[in-house]
Amino acid sequence: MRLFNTRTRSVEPFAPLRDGRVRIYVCGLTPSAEAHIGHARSFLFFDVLRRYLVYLGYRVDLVRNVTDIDDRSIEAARQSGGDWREIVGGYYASFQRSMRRLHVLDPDHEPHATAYVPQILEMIEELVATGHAYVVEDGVYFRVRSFPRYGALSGRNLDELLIGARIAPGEGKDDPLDFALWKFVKPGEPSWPSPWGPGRPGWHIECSAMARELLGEPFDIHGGGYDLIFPHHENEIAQSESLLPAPPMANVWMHGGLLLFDGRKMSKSLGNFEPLSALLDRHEPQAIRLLFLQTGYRKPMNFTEDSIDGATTALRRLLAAYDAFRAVPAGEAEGDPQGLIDEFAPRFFAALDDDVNTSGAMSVLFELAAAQNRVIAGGAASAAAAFMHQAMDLLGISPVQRSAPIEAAATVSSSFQVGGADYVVEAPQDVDAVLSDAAFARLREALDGAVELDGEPKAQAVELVIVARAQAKSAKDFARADRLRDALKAAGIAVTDLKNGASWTVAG
RNA sequence: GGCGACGUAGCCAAGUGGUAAGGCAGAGCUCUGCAAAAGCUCCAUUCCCCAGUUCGAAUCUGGGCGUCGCCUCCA
Repeated sequence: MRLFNTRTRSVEPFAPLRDGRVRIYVCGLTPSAEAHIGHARSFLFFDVLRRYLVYLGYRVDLVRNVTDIDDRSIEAARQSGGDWREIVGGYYASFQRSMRRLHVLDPDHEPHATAYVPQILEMIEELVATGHAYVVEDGVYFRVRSFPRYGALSGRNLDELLIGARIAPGEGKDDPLDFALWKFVKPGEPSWPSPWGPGRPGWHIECSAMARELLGEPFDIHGGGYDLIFPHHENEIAQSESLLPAPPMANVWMHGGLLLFDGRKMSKSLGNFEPLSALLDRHEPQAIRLLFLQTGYRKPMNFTEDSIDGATTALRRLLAAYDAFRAVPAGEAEGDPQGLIDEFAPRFFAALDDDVNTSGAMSVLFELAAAQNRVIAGGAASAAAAFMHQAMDLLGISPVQRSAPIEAAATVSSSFQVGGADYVVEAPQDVDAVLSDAAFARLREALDGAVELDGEPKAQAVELVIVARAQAKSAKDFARADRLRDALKAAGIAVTDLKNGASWTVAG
């Protein structure tokens, strides 16, 4: 596998530093506001990277931190009169839920900065002891000039930086480029005790301290958004490598391209974004996931809500093809299954090998979907289904649509998907009851609860209607069949007839 | 001003020396009780412009134009 390394500005072969273990640190969220879709893109990429590394047989340790104390959350608490912990906790919970809806797997460690104050202080003490940091009236600062390689990651030199740098009022640092490791407490602010006085950590030191604590140094991959290259990652390197006999602190530095909204970067200062959670309420999360997968992770990407519609269509087609493969009974046709699969699978994995080219990988899946008739005729349906399942799993697209053999299995198969979960359907007990008006009313009620994304769908009720409708159809009672379909539609369930049955989805 | 990226069909987008993936939209067709869905076919002689290197360039070099990002909190 090859990865683009910001440190060397080139794509290079990737190998773990030791033991087949890949240790990754991704700079996570500062939950002082609702997460936006740009955060989603970044974390989603590292999720795919991690899934692929696991597929390659590595043992992956992914750390994604939470900056739970910073100026903005303090300010938000001050304005609302609430507690900063509650504010941060609320935004974080919302973010975590959004990540799960997008099928971003939980990190192995999700350290909060405030839980690592001892480690942070220890590191600052080392930096003070070695002359890389100094104490002044408002805090402890890192002396940038003490680290000769400063600027290497972002390709800047100190004199250029100096032009734009300023010392803000109240900052007692020696050099405009120096940055805070520890900020002494101001009235009304949360604080922790330290050898130099109560205060709180500066932004950059937490990542250095937590990476060192949880992963050890050097570790394999350090990631984050493109906008973190400077100054955040530059500062991390300065802090960590000042204490390290042999740099680098991280072997590979990876940065995800930023997401633009209306051609502009989304940022907290511009405030030009909508909460991710709201967007996920309006669109199928997996479609958003697919949309990101169709663009290279390093490219800036202009996000428009309209583009999700196209991705939703594409996703449906992909899952329909998977369904078609699965619907073919095993051993039905003669052919060369392996030959057919070899047309696709190697190209899929080759794309991922090439700096996680998810766009190229996706295109292979679409080609396979388009070739479904040929693949099925060639007897490769089950092999194709297995490959697609594996491939979609790697990309975090859930193929949980599945066939549910029920009473009239010979003529009816139904598949469904709700909130990415898998459901089992029992044999229908009394189809005639479903056909009565009273039963409809009960069904409607049951289904009203079913359309909640993370709610427990009354899948059995839906399946009963599907069966009843199939029976009405085979009896040529189309009026009744339409009535059943309309009932489901009114309950937010869209039914689509297939060759030998029907599929249904929760309509958006 | 300094540094960096990008510019491929109506839209999105892969491709970094060998003759333009894929998705959406659009057109025609097949299937179909109806709805849909799905499938098939078509859709860039050409990759912002100009010059150059090469047997050969979207890909390399030089120049130009345009867009965006970083240089301040940011994924």
